[in-house]
Amino acid sequence: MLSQSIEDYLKVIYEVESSEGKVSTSALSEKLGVSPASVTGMVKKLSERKLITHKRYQGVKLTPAGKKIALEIIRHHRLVELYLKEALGVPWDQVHQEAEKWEHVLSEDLEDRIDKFLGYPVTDPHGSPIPRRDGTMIARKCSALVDAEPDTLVKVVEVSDHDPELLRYLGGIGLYPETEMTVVSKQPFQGPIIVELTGKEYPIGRNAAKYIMVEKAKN
Amino acid sequence: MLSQSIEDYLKVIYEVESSEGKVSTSALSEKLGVSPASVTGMVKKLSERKLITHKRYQGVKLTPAGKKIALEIIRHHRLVELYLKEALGVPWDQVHQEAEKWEHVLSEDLEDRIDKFLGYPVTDPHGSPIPRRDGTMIARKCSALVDAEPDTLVKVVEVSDHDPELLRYLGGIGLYPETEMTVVSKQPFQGPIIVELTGKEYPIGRNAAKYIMVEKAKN
DNA sequence: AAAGAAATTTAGACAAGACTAAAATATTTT
DNA sequence: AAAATATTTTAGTCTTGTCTAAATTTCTTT
Repeated sequence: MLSQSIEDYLKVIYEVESSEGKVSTSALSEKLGVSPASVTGMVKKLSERKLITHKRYQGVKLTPAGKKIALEIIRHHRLVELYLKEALGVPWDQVHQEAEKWEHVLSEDLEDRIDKFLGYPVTDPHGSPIPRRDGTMIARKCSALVDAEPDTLVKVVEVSDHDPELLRYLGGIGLYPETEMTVVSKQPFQGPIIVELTGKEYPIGRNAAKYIMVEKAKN
Repeated sequence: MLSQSIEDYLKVIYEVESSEGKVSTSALSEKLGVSPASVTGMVKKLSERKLITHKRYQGVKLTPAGKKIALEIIRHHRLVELYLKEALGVPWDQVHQEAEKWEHVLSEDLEDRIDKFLGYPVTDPHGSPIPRRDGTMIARKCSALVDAEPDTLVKVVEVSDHDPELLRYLGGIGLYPETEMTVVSKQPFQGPIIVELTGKEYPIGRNAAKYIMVEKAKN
């Protein structure tokens, strides 16, 4: 049995590896809310256990064993998020917070029951893919809204689940995964991106637009 | 925020206090699966925090504050047990084990959602009363099957949830809370108690019969 | 290429919660 | 009531995971 701490480290290492490529001590420190020295200590332990590899002063990388565990945790997390929304009506900006705790206490049996209840879903409420039981996960080609060309029709693929306030705003304007919308314009001087959906136009700040992943809509 | 350890201690203290009156160090040691010395240490800490009172070499007792917390945890536990059975079809001999983990990670919001989903239930799958939000719990007058008079009609009130094997056996013969049955006979020499339900007779070991609580059926 | 800044690691400490072995106190038996 | 036994507590240690402060190493700038 792995400690909750170890599970959290592996999960965050996986996430940083995916989104930033390099996994630095300071990145982990920041994401985990822990001092850099603490990260160094834990990195040493995870290396000894062959869950990651590490070169001093360079980054960290998951071994296949470490990656498998990370994906199990992420699977738990995303299944729970969707379950809470579907079965108990928890709003999408709150499911992440709850899942952070539940992901560590979910038995295999319950995981299967939830998976079945949900009809073997493929994505969570934010559009993130749910890793499969065998430790694989589908890859998606999509890009950040902030990089989208004006005057194109795009479909929302995924929205970051880390900022509840952003999620409430997006929910308020009806912007969810699978939603199609038009990128109207990009205001200059780091101004917002204007999108149109359900006939209305809404501004999305540049910063927020980094966390909204879209793909070209096929029409 | 209280540690999981503290929550476990308070819960077990409550349970021992209810079932045995006196709460000794050794009883806690046994139920918690921890050495007596560890119990002494934690007892000291809980006393300092005014969650229990303690006299050296005598027992331990919950303060009102400690009792409130214990009942919150037990409420979580029992709500989760029932929820897992009703919503996800977890068999009644497995819900206890799962609930042991979930009880510590249930937010107030989720507690309310589950409570509502279940229609504000009063008992868990084993017939144990679910404490109310305000920290009160109904008391029941019932006695152990082992003490029941032969030739009487009784109704099952509650079954201990600690032994999955017993629960599987009882489930197999259809003996659940609310089931009515006739106490046919008590075999001598610590032999089993014979009960009749759905037209058939079944033996219940004396030891098991201590953990089945019944009341006189009104007919 | 050297200086300064930033990132990383080392060293040492601490808190929580467990353990073992030994000492102290209670309880039971004779 | 003394001896034997059982229970409880003390004393000291260990592990996990964190911290701060200081020392290294790497990166950036000039």
